[in-house]
Amino acid sequence: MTDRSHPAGKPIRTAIADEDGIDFAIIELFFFAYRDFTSDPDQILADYGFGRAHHRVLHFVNRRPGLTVAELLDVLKITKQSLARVLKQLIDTDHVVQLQGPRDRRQRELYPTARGRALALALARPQSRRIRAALEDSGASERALIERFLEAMVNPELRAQIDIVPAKMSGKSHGDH
Amino acid sequence: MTDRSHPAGKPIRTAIADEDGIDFAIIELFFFAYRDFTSDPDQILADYGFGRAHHRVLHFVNRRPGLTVAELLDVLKITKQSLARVLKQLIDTDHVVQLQGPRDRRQRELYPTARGRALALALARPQSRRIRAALEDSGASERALIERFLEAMVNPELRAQIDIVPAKMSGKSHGDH
DNA sequence: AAATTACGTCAATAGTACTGACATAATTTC
DNA sequence: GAAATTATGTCAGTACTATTGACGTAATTT
Repeated sequence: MTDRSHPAGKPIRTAIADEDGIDFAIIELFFFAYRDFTSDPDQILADYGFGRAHHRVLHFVNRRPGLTVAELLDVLKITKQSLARVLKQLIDTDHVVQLQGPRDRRQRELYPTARGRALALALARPQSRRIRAALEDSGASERALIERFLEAMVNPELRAQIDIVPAKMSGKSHGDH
Repeated sequence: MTDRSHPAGKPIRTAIADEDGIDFAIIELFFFAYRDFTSDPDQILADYGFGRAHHRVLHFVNRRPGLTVAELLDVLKITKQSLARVLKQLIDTDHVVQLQGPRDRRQRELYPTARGRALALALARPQSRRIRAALEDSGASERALIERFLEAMVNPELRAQIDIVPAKMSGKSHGDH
């Protein structure tokens, strides 16, 4: 093990710190935060034999009922083939239904069923609880700031996807700035 | 397609909104933010034939030089077998070296090489740039608040992992509160 | 000497993703 | 109306990351 047939490569024993002005602290926190954020729903999904991909589909079908397959692919940034199996399972288990597009009959509009909505809520509940607790722990009332920060982390050209939300957010600064 | 051999399941046409006090807005933003946050290094990694798993190992070996295999497994929350291939590749490509543990010779202490450090920096650079831009866009100066929020999103019992950072963070409120 | 620990490895499997190709139906264009 | 395009579905083959379980080896502890 200590004998390697390599050119060598001496071990660096100092930690990387925040050198070069690189924000390792937040990079790392973002990793841990997301890891635990997704762990809650993962547990529930396991009971259904579902994975994280099912969750994402379920989430967006509930958030934007009637979105088409193409729109969903665009939001998730995955390929048709990756979506296919997951979507099929959700349809077979009666969590999602497809309706023919009214204008364009080639399109499949995706809607949640009552069951699909219930599962989406069940998955979102622990995540929302975690967010609320984190907001309280970290100085609370700064929800808007966290929201703006996360939005600013998204690629500018993709922020349009976020703005297609079902509104309800009253006096927010986005939507048509 | 409209003909399903199912009990039915009527389509729900209304968006899920923030009903039940569930914070869908931030749940969704967190997904988008993390998706784009990881997309930067993914591009670089592809050039090396590496994946996200290599990045994570590289990151932690640079952040906590000398950590053992068992410690790494604990931080990453993956199994030995998942780590094995990834770690082997990083060692074979001279990004990481193993040294026998000084006290316990069964242990393998992991250290980055110069090459491994350079790659870790290259991967972190665009992420740090994105974070900085997001902080500026979203009201700036609130770095500490974002940091606290993210930390509060981590499972309490796992926050110990975060506190093993190489210090350097001067007057922060964590570490021994 | 025996049990435990740290690590490595092998076999088998799963979930999520990919590219590329091809088929079908519906719409749009000419 | 015929041709091109679009939306979707599907098939084949592959890759990466992850899983569980079993087994082996060396080193440490009991």
